[in-house]
Amino acid sequence: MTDRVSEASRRRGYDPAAMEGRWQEQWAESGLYKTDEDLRKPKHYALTMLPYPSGDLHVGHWYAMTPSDTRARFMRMQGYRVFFPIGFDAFGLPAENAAIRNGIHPRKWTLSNIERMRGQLKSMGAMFDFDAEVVTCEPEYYKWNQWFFLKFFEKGLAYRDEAPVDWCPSCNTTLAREQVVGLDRRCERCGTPVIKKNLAQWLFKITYYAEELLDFSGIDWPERVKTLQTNWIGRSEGAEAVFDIEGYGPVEVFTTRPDTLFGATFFVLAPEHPAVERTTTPDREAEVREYVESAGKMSEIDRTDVTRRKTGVATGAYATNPVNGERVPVYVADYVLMAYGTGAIMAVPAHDERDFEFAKQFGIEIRTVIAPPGWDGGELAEAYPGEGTMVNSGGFDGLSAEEGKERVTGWLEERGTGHAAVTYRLRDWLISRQRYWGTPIPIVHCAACGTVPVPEEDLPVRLPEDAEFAPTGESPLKRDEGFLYTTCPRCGGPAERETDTMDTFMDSSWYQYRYLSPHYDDGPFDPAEGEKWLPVDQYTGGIEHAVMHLLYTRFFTKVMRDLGLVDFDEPMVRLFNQGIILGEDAEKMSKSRGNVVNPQEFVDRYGSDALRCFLMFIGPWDQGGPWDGSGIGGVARFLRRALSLVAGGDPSGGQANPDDLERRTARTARKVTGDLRAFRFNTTLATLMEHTNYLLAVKSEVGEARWAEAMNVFVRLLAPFAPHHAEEMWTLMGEKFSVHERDWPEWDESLIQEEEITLIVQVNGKLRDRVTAPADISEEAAKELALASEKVQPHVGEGEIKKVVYVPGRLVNMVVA
RNA sequence: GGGGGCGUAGCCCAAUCGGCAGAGGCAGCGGACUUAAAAUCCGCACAGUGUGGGUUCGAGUCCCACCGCCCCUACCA
Repeated sequence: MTDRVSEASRRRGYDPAAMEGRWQEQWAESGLYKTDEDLRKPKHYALTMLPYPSGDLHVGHWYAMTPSDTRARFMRMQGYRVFFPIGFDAFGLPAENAAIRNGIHPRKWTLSNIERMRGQLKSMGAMFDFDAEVVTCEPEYYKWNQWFFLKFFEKGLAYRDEAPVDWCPSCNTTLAREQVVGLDRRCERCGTPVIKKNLAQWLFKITYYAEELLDFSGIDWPERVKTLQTNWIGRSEGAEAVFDIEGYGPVEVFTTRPDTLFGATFFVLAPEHPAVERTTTPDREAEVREYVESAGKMSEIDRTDVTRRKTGVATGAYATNPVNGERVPVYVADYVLMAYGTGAIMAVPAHDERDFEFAKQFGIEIRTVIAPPGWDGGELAEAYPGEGTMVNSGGFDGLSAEEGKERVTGWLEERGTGHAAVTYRLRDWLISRQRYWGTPIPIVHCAACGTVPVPEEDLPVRLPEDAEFAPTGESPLKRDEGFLYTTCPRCGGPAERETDTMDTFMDSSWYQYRYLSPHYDDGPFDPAEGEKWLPVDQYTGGIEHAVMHLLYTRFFTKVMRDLGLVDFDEPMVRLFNQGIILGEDAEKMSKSRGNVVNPQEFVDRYGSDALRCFLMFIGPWDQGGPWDGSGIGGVARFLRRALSLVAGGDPSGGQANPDDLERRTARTARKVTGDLRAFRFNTTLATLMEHTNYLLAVKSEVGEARWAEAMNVFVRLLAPFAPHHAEEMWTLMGEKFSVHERDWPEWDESLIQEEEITLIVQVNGKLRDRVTAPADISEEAAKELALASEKVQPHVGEGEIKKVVYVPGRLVNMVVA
């Protein structure tokens, strides 16, 4: 069906795909999209998120990139020098999986994908400057990942620690965080639930910047992202208190409620807590060991299932409460997480739901220490986590909970058994991957010297090209002797290289800087270029990166600032999150679901301008939504009609007033400009369509000079959306190449005003008549005019007019008793 | 359990400060062109805004309570 559409169009000489191909060639030849270096103009660094070279551009890429391109083009025409680069996030698991499955080397697979995608990107007709292209799997790029690693290491921001990682027991390998999918945390590749595994891992100390990362004052980002990051960082204020475990020593706990310390009737350690083993009494040993082991084996899903009954066992040990010297039993229970706070808690069942549940199950005393309003002194039916008055708390009785927090904390500090503390939910960023296709971590392990960083001048540590791939789950680097065995840079003795590679989020944390000078040798980027372009002015991308990439890149920029590389605090001044385009079935597009929409079909049939405009037209950009290709024909028709304004074609014969030409042109320019500033592409397109319909209707009735002027404005307004069609029209109009180098249209505000307006006449808020009046009508005259309306009379009748509401230029409302 | 978003015509979506519910498009219907169809062009119709209250001269818009759908998060002490 749709084929017939384009076939018929071609027969009539409209072949958008061919026309667009011609312009793309000419743009490339003329270097139209080489970055403007005219420093007299204000800068605008526009950036769209770094794509992964999965093989083919899908419609989601178009949805993310073409509005971004439209906006960049708009800025360019508004007189900015615009930098709009593109590149490829070329390391990562899919390439390695392809290698294991098909025996293709990840590098070969990746580079051929890039080759294909580069061609497809060009068919988009975007103004990307391909001279700035960055490919993160090239040594000239990842060398600087390693350089950053060394700088982080020097500053103590990179360290090695044993940490639990997500491990897929079926693929026998660790997974990147983004490859653990769904609430039930399954491996994306095979669907097996992941487990935790302890491995020595490299981490970046992002928590060092936790406090600063909570400060968004320098940036104009969506509230949503700021909230997500704030929650992710999860700052909690409270106190740390020291409990003494008999036969072991002091163990710190974190609490947000030091005011409830007197209500602590038991003490809980996480199963992984080092104190568990050493405090368990001999008679409890067997049971505790069994519990700890089963907790360790349990999948994350089961372990964190909130609906599950609380479990745990007594260790036989006792801990001493620092405020009252009371001995309370120590339990080990998996509802306490090693990863948060200190991995141990004081349990206050009366005022914490979880502790309450546990105490009920184990028959532990529930002691009220904060009296709820109107409390009768009896036992609480459920935990009371709210505010109230302190009771059963020794000398603190009678204080409000709020005051109690401070006083108890002070009391602890005086005695050296505690202090005020802030805890963050944010964990340090685990960057180790037991994978081949990533940046080698530039570290050497020497039996004599220990962990030794590779000297800067020896960078890059290259990935060996001849690695062998087998589905053993072991990185090929571990079996690559040429890579593995080396000499210690410190003592010259025999040593082994670190075989872990870096998380690919490392690559995307600073790529915006590399774009400035992708081949620069003396640093991650050329500072002279940085002066010209940094920081990024407008970033666009999906919200799914809110707490990963967008947090990491903020962290990186702060470290770069502290290294003296940049002099600002935030990488991207403004951020816009587009929505996600779903499959026709309203599900996320994925190969396995078979609902992936291939843009190429639509480009071939309707042209890239049509697809660009269609994606911008279907709704607000931040909303996303399911793909419904049935509407693209309408957008294609619009472009064809627009072109026919200059290329001849069917006379319209529609009815419209040719006298309005200048006013409507000015009004269209104003609306398009305003909506484009605000990223409202859908309404902008609607405005351009409306204007096209009008122009077609009056074309034959307008004189040549007026027509030429109106078209000149219209084509420039169209240019950011449909760059090829606009260029074609511009040329057909006899204007000089290229429309994309022209200025954005201005408009005369005074032209927009109508001389006559339609006044709405209401009686008791109900529409009763419309009257035409001069635009500058006075309030008195408007009211008189409304009263005089015959249609109004029956509704007013004998009733008394109590009040007349007048909204200038809009309506008169008569209130009748 | 917590946080966020969205409900307007058959469908996708518009609607400035609260002021005519409709800009645009899809699908539909009628007409023109055609031997016919497609394409193209012209025109037409279609909802009272998820539900129930409230504020107001006036509510799609503001407030309260529900219903439905979607996304994120998850024992964070």
